[in-house]
Amino acid sequence: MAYEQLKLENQVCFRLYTAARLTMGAYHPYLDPLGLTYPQYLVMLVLWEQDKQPVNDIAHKLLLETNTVTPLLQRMEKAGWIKRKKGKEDSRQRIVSLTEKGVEMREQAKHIPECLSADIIKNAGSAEEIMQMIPTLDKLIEGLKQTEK
Amino acid sequence: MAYEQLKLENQVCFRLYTAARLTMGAYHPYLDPLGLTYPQYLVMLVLWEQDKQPVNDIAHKLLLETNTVTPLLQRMEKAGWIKRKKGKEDSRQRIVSLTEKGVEMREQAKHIPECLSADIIKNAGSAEEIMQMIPTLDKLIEGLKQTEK
DNA sequence: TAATTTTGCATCGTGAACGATATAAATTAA
DNA sequence: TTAATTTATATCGTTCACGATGCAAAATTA
Repeated sequence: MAYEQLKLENQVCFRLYTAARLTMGAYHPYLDPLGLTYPQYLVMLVLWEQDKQPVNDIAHKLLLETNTVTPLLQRMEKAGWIKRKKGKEDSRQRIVSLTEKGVEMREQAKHIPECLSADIIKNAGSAEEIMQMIPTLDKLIEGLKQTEK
Repeated sequence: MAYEQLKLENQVCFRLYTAARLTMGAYHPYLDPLGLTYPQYLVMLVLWEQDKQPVNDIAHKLLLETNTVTPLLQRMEKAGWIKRKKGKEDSRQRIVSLTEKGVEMREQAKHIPECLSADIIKNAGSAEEIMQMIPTLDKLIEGLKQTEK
């Protein structure tokens, strides 16, 4: 194999890495007014879908380690959007729940998915092309997720 | 619009974010023995393709800010893979060049692209599907890159 | 030429990510 | 029941990623 393959442009991973960074950047105009970061927004999505979950469930849904999620939740608690209470059945668990403020934020964040979709489609050309990536990304994620374990 | 759209699963961005993280993780078995992180490996690729470049050129090729790249380069210099010297024509510039050690590493890293490609294809099912994402990712990156400016 | 603006890079602060390690509670095995 | 193991979460250290700011050199303008 020649050194050709080493060329940056040939790499899929660099594109994923870059696309992910830039896409997260595209959330800024919508998340900054709410004071949320993108990972924090993901946590809010998880909690808006189902309130009162242990740290582990949140981490699992986001495919993140608890040592990433714990400090994230600590900052979010400090911001007043969530609370963390010891589990009753299993006292090792910390049950994360939305505060009043966290529940209300849902209304303000309601429009974000359409905004983002519009921005991405505008930038990438067509919605179909973007949609076509989803099953491939899912397979990739599923495969790599297993590999980690 | 219903709250449905807020659901995590509907989001492309989450998949990009996750796929990028996991793909970077897939580099670990190959980069750890060399002592490189993935962003550092990207810098090496840039320098292996063309030695002696100012910080700005490297940052530009990686679509990163200089305030990300500068500390990255400082750590790489400390590790002994690169040197940073003041530019002769423009003394504001810092010309980054490979050390002997950095040049030699190229040989050890030679096989990484094929290994990664194999891993990704194994995980995602088919190479074609992965390849099909590239032009879409490129359009997305190009579009979002403009938006930032 | 002197003053202003721009450019290239560095520094600082904050928030992820994550490997390694710690700790207490729960579970299982002896 | 006691001991060993597993589980849920937290803490620590390192490395990105990036907004904000600083600074000196270069380019531009007056």
